[in-house]
Amino acid sequence: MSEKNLYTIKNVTKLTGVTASTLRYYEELGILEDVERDKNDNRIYTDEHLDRLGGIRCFKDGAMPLSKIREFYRYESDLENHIDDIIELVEEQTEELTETINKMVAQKKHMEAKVKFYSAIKKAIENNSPWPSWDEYSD
Amino acid sequence: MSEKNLYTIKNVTKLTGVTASTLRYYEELGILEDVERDKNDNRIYTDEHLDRLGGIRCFKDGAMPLSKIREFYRYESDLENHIDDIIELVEEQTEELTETINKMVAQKKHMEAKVKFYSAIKKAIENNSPWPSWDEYSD
DNA sequence: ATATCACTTAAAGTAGACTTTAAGGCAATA
DNA sequence: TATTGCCTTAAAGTCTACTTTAAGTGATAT
Repeated sequence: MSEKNLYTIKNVTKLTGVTASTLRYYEELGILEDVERDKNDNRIYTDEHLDRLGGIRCFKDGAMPLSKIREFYRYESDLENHIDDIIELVEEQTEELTETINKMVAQKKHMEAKVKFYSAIKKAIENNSPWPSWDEYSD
Repeated sequence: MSEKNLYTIKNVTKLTGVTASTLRYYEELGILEDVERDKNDNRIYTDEHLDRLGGIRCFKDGAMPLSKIREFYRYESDLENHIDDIIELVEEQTEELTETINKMVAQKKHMEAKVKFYSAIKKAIENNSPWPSWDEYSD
C-alpha cells in the first residue's frame, strides 16, 4: 500500500516503451483496466498499471495472444471462481510454449550447422578447392 | 538424380499439409519456384518441391518471416555470388532465434511456477486455509 | 448430355496487433 | 492572443500470412 505514484500516458511510454496508442488499445481490449482520468480527461496510470504492463510483456514473450492474456487477467481478478480456469489456461499455454521452444531449439541447431557448412563453402571458394557436402554438417 | 516423382497440387497438400492456396501463394512470393504445368495448365510438383516445403516449414518453426525465407533461397541458388549474404542472413536469424528462445524459456519457467502457485491456492480454497503468497513460488 | 471434380486466376476478405490520421480540447509560453 | 505541446476519440490504414470468393476451363462419371 506504499506506492501511489501517478503517471501520464507519456511517462508510461517512457518507462515501458509501450506507445500511447498501444496503451489505449490495450485498455480498449480490456487487458489494461481501471485507468482513471484527471479533470481534463487525460489518463492517469499507477504502479499497478506498470506492473500489469510488465506481466503483459512476459506473456507476449511467451507467445501468448492478447485474447488469452485478457482471459488470464479476467480469471486472476476473481480467483475463487476461476481457479480451475486459470490453472487450465496457464498449463495449456505452457505446453504450447514447450512445443514451440522445442521446435525452435531444433531449428537453431540446424541453422548453426548451416553457418558452419556455408563457412566451409566460403573457404572452398576462396581456396578454389572442392566444396563440402551438407551430409558432413547436417546434424 | 533417381527421383522423378510428380505430384498434383492435391497430392502435395496431402503429403505436406500445406493447402493449395498456400502453395500458390508461396509460388507467387517466389519461395516455391519453377513449378511446371501439364497440358491443362495444372501445376506439377516434384520431390524438390517437397524438400523445399520441408525447408520452409523448418524456417517457419524458427520464426523466420517469409521474406527472409525467400531471400535465403535466392542466395542459395547462387552461392558463389552470395556466400557472404547467406552466412550473414543465417547468423542473424540464429541470433534472433536465440534471443527469442531465451525469453520463452524464462517465461516457461515463470508459467510453471504460476501453475504451482495456483494449485496451492486451489488447495487452500478447498481446505479453507490461508492462501500462499506468490513470493514463495516466484523463481 | 450434364453434373461433378480438380484445377485455374485475380481479387477481396480475415485475424492479430498495432499505427496512423483526422478533428478537436485544454493549458502553458512568447 | 497565437502558437506549441500533450492529450482526447473514432475510424481508417498497415503488415504478415494466409483464406475465401467469384468466375471460368477441362476431364471424368452417370
